[in-house]
Amino acid sequence: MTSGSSPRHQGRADVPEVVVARLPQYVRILSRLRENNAEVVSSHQLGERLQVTPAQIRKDLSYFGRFGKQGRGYDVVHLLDRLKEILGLNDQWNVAVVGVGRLGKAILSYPGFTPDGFRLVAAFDGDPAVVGQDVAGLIVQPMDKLDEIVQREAISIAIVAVPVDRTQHVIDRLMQCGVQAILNYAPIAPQVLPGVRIRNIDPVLSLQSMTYYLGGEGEI
Amino acid sequence: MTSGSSPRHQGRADVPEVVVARLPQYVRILSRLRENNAEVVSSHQLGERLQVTPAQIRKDLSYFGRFGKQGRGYDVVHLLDRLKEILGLNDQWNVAVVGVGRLGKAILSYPGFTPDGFRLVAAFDGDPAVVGQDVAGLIVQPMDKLDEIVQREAISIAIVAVPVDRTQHVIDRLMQCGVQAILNYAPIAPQVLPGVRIRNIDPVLSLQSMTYYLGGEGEI
DNA sequence: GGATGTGAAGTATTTCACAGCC
DNA sequence: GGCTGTGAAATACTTCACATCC
Repeated sequence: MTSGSSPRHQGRADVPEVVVARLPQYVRILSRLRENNAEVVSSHQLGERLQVTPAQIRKDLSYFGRFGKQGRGYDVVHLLDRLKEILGLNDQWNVAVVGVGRLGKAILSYPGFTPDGFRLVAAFDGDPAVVGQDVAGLIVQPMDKLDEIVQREAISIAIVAVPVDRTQHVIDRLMQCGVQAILNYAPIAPQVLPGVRIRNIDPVLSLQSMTYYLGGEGEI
Repeated sequence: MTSGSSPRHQGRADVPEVVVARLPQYVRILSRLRENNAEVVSSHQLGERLQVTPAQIRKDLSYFGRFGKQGRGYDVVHLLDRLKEILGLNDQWNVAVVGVGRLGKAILSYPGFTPDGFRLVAAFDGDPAVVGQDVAGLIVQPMDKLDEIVQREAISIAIVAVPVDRTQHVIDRLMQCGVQAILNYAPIAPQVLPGVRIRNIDPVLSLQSMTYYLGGEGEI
């Protein structure tokens, strides 16, 4: 029932989700190391940069293979390449933005929001006043073109930035069209079908959980 | 060594961080239930809305007290009130935004980014061209006024939206000024002093960890 | 000497299951 | 009958520690 095996990593023993969630951080650090022409890195050095223990890094990597050399460490270029392949970051992923209000516009316009391998190929909005606008080089499409364009452009990922009371409905429609992964900016935990991935970006929850640890009055 | 006891919840047995991180979600759902005039809610109903098990909700709440009535459930207003108090959301928290580029401007302007209890009281930027601008009713201040204004305005929380290579330095300065909690938007895991809380908002990591679970080619 | 890879040990977190109460 | 509160059991995750190899 777990949908954890794709062509890229078929038959691999189940990898904990927390481990997968850390891999992109490793990719990011390794990319920077490569830019600085570092050839080799140890789990200890990686751990310092990421605030995790060396043992955790070695254990995480061991779910996917043996990438290091004893006494030496990991070859930066090689490990980076393998991790990108494991995560599917060598493929091209077409992404749609749904909801082109203030936030959607910011996402579409933000240069380099989308890293290597992700390409914003379509934008949708339900408001006729917004449809037809050119935002960051894309013409905003009406919602009833969703199915057609998702098919045609082979869109598998959607970034959803619509008002909270529209969010579940929009996500339901996206899933019907075959979208497999959703990055949601609305302050809600939408329900998704089995096999569909969702991540919620919710800065307010982060703020509200930090105050627990702060001293009594904000005003002292 | 753990700095987990503040005046609000002194002497409480250690509460797991994951539990604290879930409380704001409970607050949010309860707020909506109150708006809809619901009087009582069961752990089962809460769990459905939040995609967690009823047992987890009961267990989470049990760290803080006994708020429910057997056979009935939780009084919406009462539980909401208690959770807000536990989280410190009845206090007033003054917040500074550091970095008023594209992203910082969006945060400052976004209506209702800051929920009840949070107030944006100052904005800072290192770029002289930005200093002095009026953004959403705040005059952008230069970085060398940081210490003075953080003291004067009793700022305990900072939202950091500066370029990645400036982030650690800015956060170091904020901590020197006594800032206790940081919401960081740069793609990095900054180091913080013990007792300082940090949350990172990093949509790219979320995107990159979802592709692991998607089928092979993005283009099929 | 120095660093990996990994079973085993140790923690943390979630879920179960049921007594107790309304 | 229905639902909470909670020890106990189960599961998930992290860290240890050391054999192994360069």
